[in-house]
Amino acid sequence: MTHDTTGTLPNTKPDEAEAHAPRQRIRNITELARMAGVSPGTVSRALAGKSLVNPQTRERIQALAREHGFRLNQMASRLRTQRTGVIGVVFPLGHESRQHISDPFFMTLFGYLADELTESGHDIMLSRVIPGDTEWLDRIVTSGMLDGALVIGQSDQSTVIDAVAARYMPLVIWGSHHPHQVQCTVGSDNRLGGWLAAEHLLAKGKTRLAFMGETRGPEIADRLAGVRDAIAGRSDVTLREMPTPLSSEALGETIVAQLAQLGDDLDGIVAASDVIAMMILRALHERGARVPQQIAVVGFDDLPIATSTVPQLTTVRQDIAGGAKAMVGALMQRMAGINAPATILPPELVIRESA
Amino acid sequence: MTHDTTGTLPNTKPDEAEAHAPRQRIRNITELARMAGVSPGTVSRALAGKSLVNPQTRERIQALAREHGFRLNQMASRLRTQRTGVIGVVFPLGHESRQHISDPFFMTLFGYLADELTESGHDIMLSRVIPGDTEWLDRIVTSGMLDGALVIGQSDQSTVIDAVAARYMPLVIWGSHHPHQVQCTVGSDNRLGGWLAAEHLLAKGKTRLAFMGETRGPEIADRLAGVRDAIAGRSDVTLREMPTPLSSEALGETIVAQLAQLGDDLDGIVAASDVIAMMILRALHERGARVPQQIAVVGFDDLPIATSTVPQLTTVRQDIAGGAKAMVGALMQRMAGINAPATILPPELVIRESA
DNA sequence: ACCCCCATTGCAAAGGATTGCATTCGTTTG
DNA sequence: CAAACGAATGCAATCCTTTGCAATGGGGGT
Repeated sequence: MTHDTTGTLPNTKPDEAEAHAPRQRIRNITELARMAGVSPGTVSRALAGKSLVNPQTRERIQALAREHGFRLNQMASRLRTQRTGVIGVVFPLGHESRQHISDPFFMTLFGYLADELTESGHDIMLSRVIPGDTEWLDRIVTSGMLDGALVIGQSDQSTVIDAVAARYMPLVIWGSHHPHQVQCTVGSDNRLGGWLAAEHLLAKGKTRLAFMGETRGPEIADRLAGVRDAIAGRSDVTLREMPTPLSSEALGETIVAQLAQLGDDLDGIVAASDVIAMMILRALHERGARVPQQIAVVGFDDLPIATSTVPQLTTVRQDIAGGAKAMVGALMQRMAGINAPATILPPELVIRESA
Repeated sequence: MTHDTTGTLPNTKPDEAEAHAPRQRIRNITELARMAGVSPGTVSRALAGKSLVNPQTRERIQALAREHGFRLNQMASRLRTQRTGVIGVVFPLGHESRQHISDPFFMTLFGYLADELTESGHDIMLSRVIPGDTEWLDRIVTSGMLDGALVIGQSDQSTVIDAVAARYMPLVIWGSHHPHQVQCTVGSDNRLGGWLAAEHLLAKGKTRLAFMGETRGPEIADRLAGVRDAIAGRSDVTLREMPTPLSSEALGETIVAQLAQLGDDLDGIVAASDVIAMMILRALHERGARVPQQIAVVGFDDLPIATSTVPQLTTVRQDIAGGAKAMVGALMQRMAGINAPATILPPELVIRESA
């Protein structure tokens, strides 16, 4: 520890020799080897902490490296070993190409994934997704930069993902699982989740329902399917499907407009996400509608904000932390060559105040 | 396009030659060179689109590469050229080591940064921050994996950051700028922001104020200082400082407890962030306090959720998109060896309903 | 006293792309 | 017709680390 920027050491004042040597930066293992009077190979082994080197030599080399602030060149090391310790994390932005990564649910999932990956000693790389490029995923997995990849959300790219998954093992997707699907997915049982939400509204005596959300991706489509399941055979129940844009800017206005148009012709809404639900609550508040008496609202996700809304949000909980753990677990297996199966997480209805 | 996973091509049925060649995957430039009947050097130049190669040869090689799905090995390429095209993005988690990356403000900023970096053709790497490691930043910038780094928030690590910034140019920090600081920062004028918030409350006739937030990091401390500036000389005004935890789990309870303890001894609150403000609104709603008549609340950040609260949040807006642009701009300059200066963004009071 | 073995270290070949310099060949100019 | 030039390509060194195999030397066993 003789960085000149850190605190001074009390034991020795820097004489010429000591002050001179550390100033010259060591560029590579060969230079360090020359200084230590050994071969580069030995240095490599010493820094890797291998048992083949004499403990004393190892200690001496490590001390020297520390002293000079030397770090291995990761590029070279990774080129040689053919493993990078880097996991790619990708947000496919199929429809809505130029939108930036902002979805709170995906961001939360991403946070947990980052935790898990860091915990297991991996670095994380967000790769460039070129809008309109059909080879986006192929480009990422064949870049040679990654040991594996996680895809956050299927968007409308499930076919593309399947094509890549067919020949690239270490790939795990957050999203819906369907038969004949090649990709290894981890995700909630969205259909069951939609069913839970609708069933709850029906149990509360609501009959004029709406589903708000963008259903082009399989996940949201499944939630809608679950809602339909619940009302199947109930001829007294109506369901309106109200598509919403994905970008958060346009979302608020659209919701206000939709609710204005439908007047008070609804008594229950299933929102495709908590963010949408929150905006619905806000719009209903402006219209003077009482929640849940007049209109009940059920969200989806159970993000932290769900407890901070007024009224607090009744919502379908997705186990995000568990999902992240499952994704990373499956990925590790697949990196080891084991064909890990899909995981389907059970959703859970969390009843608060809004329905 | 002769991947066997994609749709079949109508024009030719695969004969032996065609079906055989693409099956064997090309591993490196040398193999491709042999197939094309040229030297590896020429292939390299052709794939790089250099003008030194004959346009016909180039086209032929590129076609061959496309056909076989060949991609350059990034590792090797980067080792040779000594540039990676990768920018590190780091969240220092000084206090609160094991917390995961979840702060909505930082996440939003991160989203914008990801946009800007992607736009300029860079990849993004989240590096492992080992809790309790004083060399976290040093380790990251000397890994040889990065062309530059962005640090999101100073936490309590400003000294550490300065030490690294002293000898590593391509480094830009989101946070507060202070005199004698080596690091290049981009951030809001937090002190002015705090002043704006407090001034607004004073203008509304509020005199019993509180500031809620964790003030160990310089950013929040500056906001508090701004609040103090505003009430300086007003002997009729009281200010209580109420520290909060950073983790969102404990945050809600703490706020409820704090407000319970202080009873109704307050008429105005400056929150250190919108998230805190939102929880305050929720807690006040539970206590039956009318906002803003009885207690006014001002947030900080102006996140998208600020418009979705009930009542909508009056808050100090930070120009996150502009900040991201400034950070990336400064970083590009610094990567080119230009000593770009700090940027201080003006905050703006957005008056809505809560104060 | 001799041989063998083990612990340690050195040697040199990968790993794959890039690039300055040399070479080739066809064309133009004197 | 020879010399010179230019475009296009080949050659080989380089980026830095890792690792299988060979070599060294000292110690223990018979």
